[in-house]
Amino acid sequence: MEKAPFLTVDSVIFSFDESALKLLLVKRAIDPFNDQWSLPGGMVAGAKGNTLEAIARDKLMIKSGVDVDYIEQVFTTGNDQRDPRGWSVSVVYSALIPYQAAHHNADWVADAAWFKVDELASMRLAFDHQDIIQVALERLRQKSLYSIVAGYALPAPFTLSQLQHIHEVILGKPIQAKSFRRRIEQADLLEPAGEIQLDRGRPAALFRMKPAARKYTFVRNLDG
Amino acid sequence: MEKAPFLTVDSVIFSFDESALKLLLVKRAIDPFNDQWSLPGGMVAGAKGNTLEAIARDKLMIKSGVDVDYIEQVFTTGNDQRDPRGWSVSVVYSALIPYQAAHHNADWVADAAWFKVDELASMRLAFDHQDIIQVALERLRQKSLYSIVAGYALPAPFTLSQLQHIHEVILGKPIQAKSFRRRIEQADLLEPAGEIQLDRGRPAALFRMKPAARKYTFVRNLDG
DNA sequence: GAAATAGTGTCTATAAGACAATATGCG
DNA sequence: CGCATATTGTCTTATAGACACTATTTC
Repeated sequence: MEKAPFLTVDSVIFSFDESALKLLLVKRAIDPFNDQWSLPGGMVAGAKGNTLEAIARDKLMIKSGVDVDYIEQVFTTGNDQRDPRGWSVSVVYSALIPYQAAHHNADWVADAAWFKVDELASMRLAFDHQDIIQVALERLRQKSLYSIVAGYALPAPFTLSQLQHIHEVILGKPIQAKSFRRRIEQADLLEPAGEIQLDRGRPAALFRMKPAARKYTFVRNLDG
Repeated sequence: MEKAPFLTVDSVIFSFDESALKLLLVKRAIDPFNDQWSLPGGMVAGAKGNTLEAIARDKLMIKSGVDVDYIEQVFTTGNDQRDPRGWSVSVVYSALIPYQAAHHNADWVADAAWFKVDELASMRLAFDHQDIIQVALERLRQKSLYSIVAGYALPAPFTLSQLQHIHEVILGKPIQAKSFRRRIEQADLLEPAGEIQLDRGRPAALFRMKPAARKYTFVRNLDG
């Protein structure tokens, strides 16, 4: 490679709605891949922020109207194939946000939309964004086996059933309620936040994430 | 930030020698940080290779005379503080190599040297390389709780005692031999490679890593 | 009371920790 | 034999899975 490669920051933003894991995409308005769906992000050159993460957050705010609480670096992809213009590098972040906090803003921004992760697999996306998403998804699945960060995709406060449900959707398989609750209680990861009466059934206790939950990892995985 | 930031690839190369975890540094010959020890790596612009990892490998070969078997991306750091010249981004890789395979070449390259990880903590290194090393170290420690990739830092074939020993050094605490052997056998991660009689004691069975060991993770951690 | 959802009791299964015991070589 | 190192037997402990059971609400 001769001169400096393009450097971008792209984000895979997950949320949870209607029992489905969804992901925010924006429609490109310039070449290459004009008019195709892509991950929100963009060039680092000219961006606002003192760190890569700050730039990622700023781009999300500007281009998707989304203010993110949980964000995490996933990996960096870079080669001479992923952009038709030549060498290109993308630092990929993954974020989790409550759907309610975001879908209005997403509508508000032109050409941003949420897609179910399942539907998405068959779409043709810009650049190697399809591959990037698969990596981010796999990372999220792994994490859901030994942490409860998925809870950051729920509007707080939430019930344990809701928290379990998002884990089941991410993992694509049922979880034993007893195991799930037991380990969360032992690790003391949630803060009580009252109680709620849903349409039917017994009222459920409400919780919010304790700060410790952001980093906590169980020593033993759920069945993968 | 205005124009494109500097983009570099830097590698934290671990090895194991004299019961110590060591790490390869090179002495810089240009400003900034001229004459200070730094991680092997360098600018992506002008480098040889079709992917970031290929570039990392190539730089290791050229600048440190080291051909790496196990290499893994750790993270990417980027901000406007880490380089006095301005915005700068570094994609960090971590590699594990047998000391014997490397130290001759390292000697052979001017101003490359191995440092014990402990000694290193008090050294002043170029850029934010000290911080980068701490992140890579922490990642290696975590991995050593649920995988045996540390074995890639040993010359094959090796004994189980040697493999256990490097884990103990990395983790900074003893491991139960029984637990260690049990889980490795169950996961079928090693291939028998004969037997060896050391100076004293019972002869030990020799093994090499099976390809599966590269990616395998145990469902349960050793005590952290 | 029946249905629906939340939450618990408790037994089993799995894998790690502790540590004593055995195995195999050398001088 | 006695020392050194390797390897195993086996009991205990910790935590997840299974699944039945209880609890609380609405109709």
